[in-house]
Amino acid sequence: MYKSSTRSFPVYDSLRQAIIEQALKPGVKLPEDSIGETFGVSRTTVRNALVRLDAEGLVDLQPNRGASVAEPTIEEAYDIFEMRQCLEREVIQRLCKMDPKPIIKALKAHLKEEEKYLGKDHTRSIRLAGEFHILLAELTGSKILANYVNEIVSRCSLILARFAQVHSAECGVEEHAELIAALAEGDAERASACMHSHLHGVQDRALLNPEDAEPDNVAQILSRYRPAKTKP
Amino acid sequence: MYKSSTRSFPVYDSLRQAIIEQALKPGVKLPEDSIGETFGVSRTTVRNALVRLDAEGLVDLQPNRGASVAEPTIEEAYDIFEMRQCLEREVIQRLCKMDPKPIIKALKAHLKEEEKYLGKDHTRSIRLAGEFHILLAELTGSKILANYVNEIVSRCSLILARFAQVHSAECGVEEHAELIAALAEGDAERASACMHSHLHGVQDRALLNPEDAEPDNVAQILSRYRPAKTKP
DNA sequence: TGTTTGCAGATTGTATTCAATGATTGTATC
DNA sequence: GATACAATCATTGAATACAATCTGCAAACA
Repeated sequence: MYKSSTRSFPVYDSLRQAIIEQALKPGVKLPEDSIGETFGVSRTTVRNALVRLDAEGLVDLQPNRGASVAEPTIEEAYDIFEMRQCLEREVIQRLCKMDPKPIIKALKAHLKEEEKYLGKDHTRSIRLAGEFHILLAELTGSKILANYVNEIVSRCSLILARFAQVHSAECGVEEHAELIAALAEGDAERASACMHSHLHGVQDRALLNPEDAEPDNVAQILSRYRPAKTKP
Repeated sequence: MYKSSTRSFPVYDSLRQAIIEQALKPGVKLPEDSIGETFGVSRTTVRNALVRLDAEGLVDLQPNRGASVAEPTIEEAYDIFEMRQCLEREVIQRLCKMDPKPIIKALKAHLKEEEKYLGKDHTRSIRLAGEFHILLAELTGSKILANYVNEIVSRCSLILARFAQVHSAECGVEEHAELIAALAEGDAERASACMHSHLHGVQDRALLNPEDAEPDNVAQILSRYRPAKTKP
């Protein structure tokens, strides 16, 4: 959908990567000027990339206030995770109706990569874990489903960045292995259950503490430290 | 997601509407210059709108070749309809778990509108039929689900524009009424089945004749009008 | 003391400009 | 008559320039 031959694509791609890898945290301002300088392009080009990221929900573009990394609320977070369950359920159901051989082969190859960097290159591990889900979606052969999954996995990364305190609240590699096993046996029931509990686990680790839901609301945070009122 | 206070929003909205209502047919070129003149804005502004439409899949933006109304292939059409089934199934399932009262009320009000313009204002009828599905999705309370349904309904309009020859291959109002009835009774099974066959019907009417799959190929069209060769 | 108003400075919105690319047409050659 | 090449034209890509808006701070005021 987005052709890479333009000058704005590298900007888009880098920003996207940085947001997903949580180098750019939610709420961080993204001024057109400084980004343009970094990449050696004009504001026009940067803006193009920002518009696309806004459309994908990774960036919040407010009129006359510029762009910043999106800050999903806790409600949006639940909404997105629920949608993700729906999409990935569909992925599993479709895969179970297909020839498992090439699917298993591709998945095992990916799993090997995941294991290779496990505990070594943390950033890469996170990325590979996300890409496992994208690969699953791509293997269905449905472009649009793969697109949606890609988008929603990115947004889940953003949610993790916002709400998860343990930085390793990511996908477990063993859970991926289990899922592959279920798919290999053609056990649709188990595969579905596997995926469901896997995603539920990720969500739980991410959204465990609702009291920390609005870390950016200064007033709310300070209210906990406020001394008792002098006059009622 | 897209703030309406900018100058590019009206351009985006008009183009979108025109594409959905099939005034702008698939494949039609969308030159930045002429569009800008029409709306009294510069190319910069038009481009902004086009980028968004490209991200939504309604417009095809090719580097150095400009924009044109997207021309979904027959494969993409099937892909999109399958995705739509998935999304709207989710909508129904969620609605069945909710309090039916306000839902039924809203749906009936919308149905009344549909009936009001049935057979009178054809363009409006088409739009209302699409908006029925969007309303269903919005009633789930899930922003992201509503977004996806909105997007996919638009793309289905595009598919109809491309492949359906009977211009009235749209949603049937009675089918909407049936669905409401099933929802009112809280009959999840029947509601799901209703929606499924409803969408399947739309798809069938749209994609009935695969031989007409590439109507925009000038050579192919003209070949039918070409006189017999003078010399074999 | 707290609130409001007005003025820089910074940042974005949009238009304009110049460069680059692609499509089309015309011409020459085989 | 067909093909290859060259020139022209139209259109887009990207940068710059100007206008509009917002932010923060400071001074004036209640």
